[in-house]
Amino acid sequence: MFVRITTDSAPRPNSLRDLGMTSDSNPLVGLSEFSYKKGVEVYGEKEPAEYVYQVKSGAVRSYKLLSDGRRQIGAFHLATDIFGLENGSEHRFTAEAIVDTTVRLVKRKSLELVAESDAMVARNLLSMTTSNLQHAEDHMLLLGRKTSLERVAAFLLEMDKRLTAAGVMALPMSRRDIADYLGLTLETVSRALSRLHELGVLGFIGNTQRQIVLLDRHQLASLDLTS
Amino acid sequence: MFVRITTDSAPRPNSLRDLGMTSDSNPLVGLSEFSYKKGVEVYGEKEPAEYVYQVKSGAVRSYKLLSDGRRQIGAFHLATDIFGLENGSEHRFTAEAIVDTTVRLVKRKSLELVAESDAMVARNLLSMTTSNLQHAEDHMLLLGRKTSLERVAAFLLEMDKRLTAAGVMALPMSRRDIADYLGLTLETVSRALSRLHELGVLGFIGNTQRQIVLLDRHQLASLDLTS
DNA sequence: CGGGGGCTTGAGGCCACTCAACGATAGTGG
DNA sequence: CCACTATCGTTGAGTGGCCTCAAGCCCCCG
Repeated sequence: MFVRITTDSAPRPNSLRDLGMTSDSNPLVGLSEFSYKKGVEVYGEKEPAEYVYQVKSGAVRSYKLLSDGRRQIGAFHLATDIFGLENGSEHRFTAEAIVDTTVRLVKRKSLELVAESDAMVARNLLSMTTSNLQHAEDHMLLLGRKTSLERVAAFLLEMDKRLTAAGVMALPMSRRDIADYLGLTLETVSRALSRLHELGVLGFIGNTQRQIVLLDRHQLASLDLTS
Repeated sequence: MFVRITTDSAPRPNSLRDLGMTSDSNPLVGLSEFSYKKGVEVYGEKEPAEYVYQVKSGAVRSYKLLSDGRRQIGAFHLATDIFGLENGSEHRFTAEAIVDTTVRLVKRKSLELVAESDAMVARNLLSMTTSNLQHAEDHMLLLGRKTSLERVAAFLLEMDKRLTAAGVMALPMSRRDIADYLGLTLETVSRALSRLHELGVLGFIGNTQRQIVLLDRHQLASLDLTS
């Protein structure tokens, strides 16, 4: 159904010297940085999970593929988000830069080592995993039971919380990405956005279609039935 | 769309005396037990998470509801499964006994207390949370991108792993439960099962339709596209 | 300036949903 | 033990929401 073209020429962060670890409450502050160009893979599903990442700037998508190319994006990672945190030794998603992206990273091993002795860090790991779980649980409800309009409304509200600046939401991801996140096709996403535009719920800015102004958050929220 | 009738007359396990905690690797061994009749609620969404549960016998469904009654079941909990483990203070699902069910339980607080000092218990908490996360991630792919036949095939394979005895799978849950787990309607589930029966992939036993024999696991697996 | 990718919009089709009827089963009370 | 009833499951007919296929526009970028 969907065919992915992946430009995989990403230099691996192998050459990085070992990192010092802070035992701060924020376990990823002040570490090595690395940049990925738009479309480049950060890591692949089933690859050994060597690093944990935090988005410094840009955006990343995490997805799974079926053998025939159907894709499900599990999450978008935006500035300050931590991703690639696995408990087992393998990544369960493929992660790709959506736009040019810079990340901070730590070796997973050293993080585990610190968590061993520092209960604070251990609690943070658990709480991050729980946040991911909660997001996945909410997303199951969306994917299993919501209509296309409800899904798009929910998506806009989620993004609004995370990246609205000066009333304008600048979406880094394409319609196809949104569709694969919401379990729809890009045409259906486009139609839903047009419909919301007609309804006066949102407006577009500039000549690109990725800058969105939410005009009526209340109406938008009422379109997305909450649990 | 779906209207839930919930018989909520469950006696709450408030009267239970405080429990001793073992610091075993299995944190729920040897504790108090409690029984719930078929259809009875164990806890509700957004209720304070006072206890953690382990299924001793029977089966439990965890679900979320939309305001109009649409239901998404996030997981089925069978014998030996632990559920109700929240990191935050509130339950994120409603849990109901599918059939008459007996559970073991511990106070969440005492579990946290032990985890504080015992790194082993802490690691187990993280690893259980990670298992839940992994299941949710796989389920997102199913809900977002798989066809009805693929979903039912995946469901049968999952249940097969968990509760097949002597070649026969005795499903505790109804077609409606399966449907709400797979993001389908009960009719679609029934049709898919009939289709698999025609294909010779499975057989029914006895006069109830909940006893299923998988005749061709290989063919079943090929119907469920894996990632 | 030409080519390609991203987005929108329309037309038509299909898969899952809705509505409905029916049989079978299990639970209930006489 | 046997109606009686409610629940569960299957199956059919028809609908509809989302998908598929396609055309066209716009913008970006080489």
